[in-house]
Amino acid sequence: MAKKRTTTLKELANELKLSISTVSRALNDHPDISPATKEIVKNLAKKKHYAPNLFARGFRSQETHILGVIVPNISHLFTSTILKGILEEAEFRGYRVIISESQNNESKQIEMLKTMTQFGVDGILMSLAKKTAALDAILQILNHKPMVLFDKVSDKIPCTQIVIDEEEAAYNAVEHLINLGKKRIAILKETENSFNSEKRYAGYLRALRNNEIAIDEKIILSTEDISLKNGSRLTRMLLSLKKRPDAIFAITDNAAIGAIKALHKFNVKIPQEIAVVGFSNSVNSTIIQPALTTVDQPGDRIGRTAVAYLIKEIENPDNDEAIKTVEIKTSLLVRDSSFTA
Amino acid sequence: MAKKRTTTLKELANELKLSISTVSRALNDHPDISPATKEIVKNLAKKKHYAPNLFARGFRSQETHILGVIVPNISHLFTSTILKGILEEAEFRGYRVIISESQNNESKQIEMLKTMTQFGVDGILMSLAKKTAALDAILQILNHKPMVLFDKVSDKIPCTQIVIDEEEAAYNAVEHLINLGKKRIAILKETENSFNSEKRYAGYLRALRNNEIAIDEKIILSTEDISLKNGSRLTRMLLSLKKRPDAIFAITDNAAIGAIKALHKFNVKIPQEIAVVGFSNSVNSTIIQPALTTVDQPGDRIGRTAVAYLIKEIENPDNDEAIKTVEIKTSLLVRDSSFTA
DNA sequence: CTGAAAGCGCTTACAG
DNA sequence: CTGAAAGCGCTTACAG
Repeated sequence: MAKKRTTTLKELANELKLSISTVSRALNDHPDISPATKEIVKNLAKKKHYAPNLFARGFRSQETHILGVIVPNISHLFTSTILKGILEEAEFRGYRVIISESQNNESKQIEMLKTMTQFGVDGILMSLAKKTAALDAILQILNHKPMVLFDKVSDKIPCTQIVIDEEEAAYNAVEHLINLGKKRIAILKETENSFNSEKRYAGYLRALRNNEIAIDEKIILSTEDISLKNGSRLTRMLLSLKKRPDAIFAITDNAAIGAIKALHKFNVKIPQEIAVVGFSNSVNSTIIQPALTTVDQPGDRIGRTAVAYLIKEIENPDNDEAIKTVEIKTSLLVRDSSFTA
Repeated sequence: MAKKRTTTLKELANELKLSISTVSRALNDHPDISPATKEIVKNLAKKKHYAPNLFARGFRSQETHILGVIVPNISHLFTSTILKGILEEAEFRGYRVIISESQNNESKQIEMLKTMTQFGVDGILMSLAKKTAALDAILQILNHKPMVLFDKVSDKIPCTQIVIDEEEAAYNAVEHLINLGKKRIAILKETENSFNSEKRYAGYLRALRNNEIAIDEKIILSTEDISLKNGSRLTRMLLSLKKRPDAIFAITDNAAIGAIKALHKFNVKIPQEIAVVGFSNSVNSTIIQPALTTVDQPGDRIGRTAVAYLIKEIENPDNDEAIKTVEIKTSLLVRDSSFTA
């Protein structure tokens, strides 16, 4: 179907025998324009379904009111919760959002960053792809556009970063296990130096030290991809140890669920013999039996906060001290996998 | 931090003492320009990190290469799979994507449709909000912009629609139960006339009729919101019947999982006493015990197909016969909730 | 081979 | 109170 063009200011002006300027001002309620003129103009505009071409307006003012968002994987539940927060807050403040997925691929990430800049987004929200190493391109773009990082961040990029307080969240999770009387707490974490995994590991170590529990390398297990499958695999390794752990802290819910599945297979009682704690509060954490104790990450709030800081920077471009790291507090949701009434 | 403006054609032209036209042509490899000139221009462009302002280019050519997407709820796993397909296919074809969430709110949906049109998107992909009734605004926009509906669609909107073959998928699911020897198959569906619920219900009825099984209103249950909780609630109602069903077909995985949870509570053996089948292939369907038999909806393919049809329409605006309904085939994933080896 | 000019739709400082 | 003109960054038909 051939599409009609949308109505423009020019068309309205021609039809009313007025100048484009006058029509523009009438629609924007400029005080110079007489009420009578405003009325005729507005009526015709409504009749012809006139809507200003925001593209043209933005083009002139050099502001598009579009924010660019880049995330590694759009279908992670935690990510979509953050996106939800971003979309809501952005809409509330009169901004639109372009979303891209880097698929954890560093060169795609750079390409997307460039395209977004070319599209004239007013600012960029980004969660970094794994193994992001070459920072030049990112730093280069940071010279031109405000940027806020969230969730997967890097302290080598000088911009505002919104994260959850990973270290403390992990600390609380592990201390919870200790308070239940657990003394041999295993951790399932990532091999690579991912920011999040390292922080959670640090919280684990601090909790053990603070409570004078010896650290045992044999029950500190790592994997490339901290998935359900690998959670199961590592748990089977733990079960084959001479001295089994009495609790497992997995740095993702998926891995924790994998752990539970493995424990079921070997008829290990949860939480009596081995308690399990995850991290994320994914939907799955309430589907699995027993329901999983986990860290609730307020994705929604991370998204909203990131947008708030980004817009602040966009609208006050000369505020140099704006750069900081914001840590969003989490809470531990205690469920049956770690606790019996 | 005050941000530097990005390099423009004008700056390059000034620095090289050439005209803007020549610089533009050189960068676009226009045959008229001498190789020597091209070389100097391209070198300076690279040095100054020149990237064309796509906004300005699009503004001139009246094509933005942006697609607008509106979905009811971004955090449904099925939705994010579709979005993934959309993002990938769009990127592959050189389009960017703006995503909005209508939150199942009809007036928000209209507003977003309008804003997207104002932003000059080249076309719109939409999954309708529940209870979408006022179609005027949508039809009005359809006059100006190519649109493709997916998943939640309406045959009252004359545009291409991409759906899964809901009726057949449900038919196959129910027939699978019948083939297992089940004779009293309950259905858990939605009260409102949602397109998807109705189609699945139709498939259910056809499967029973085709296999000469009497239809019993007592085991056809409906609810406003087909959630996990309501799945449990309706299942408890089924268990209180004098003649219990021997199978439950729930039109969503969530409801099916709710059903399984209720059956567990009442120590009903799955699938021997009551088999359960869901619809969606959500992650949860493999987490629940027993693993849920369900309909695999290829969200990725829906997304890709929708983009393909939309771009076809954008790029061939005068093709009137383009309007059609595309039904994507699904497959039934048989798991332990309906089958024992 | 290169340049001057028009134009995409809009806003706004400058005249009148 | 209203209008003519410039300009946002780019492309392209028209001259030369």
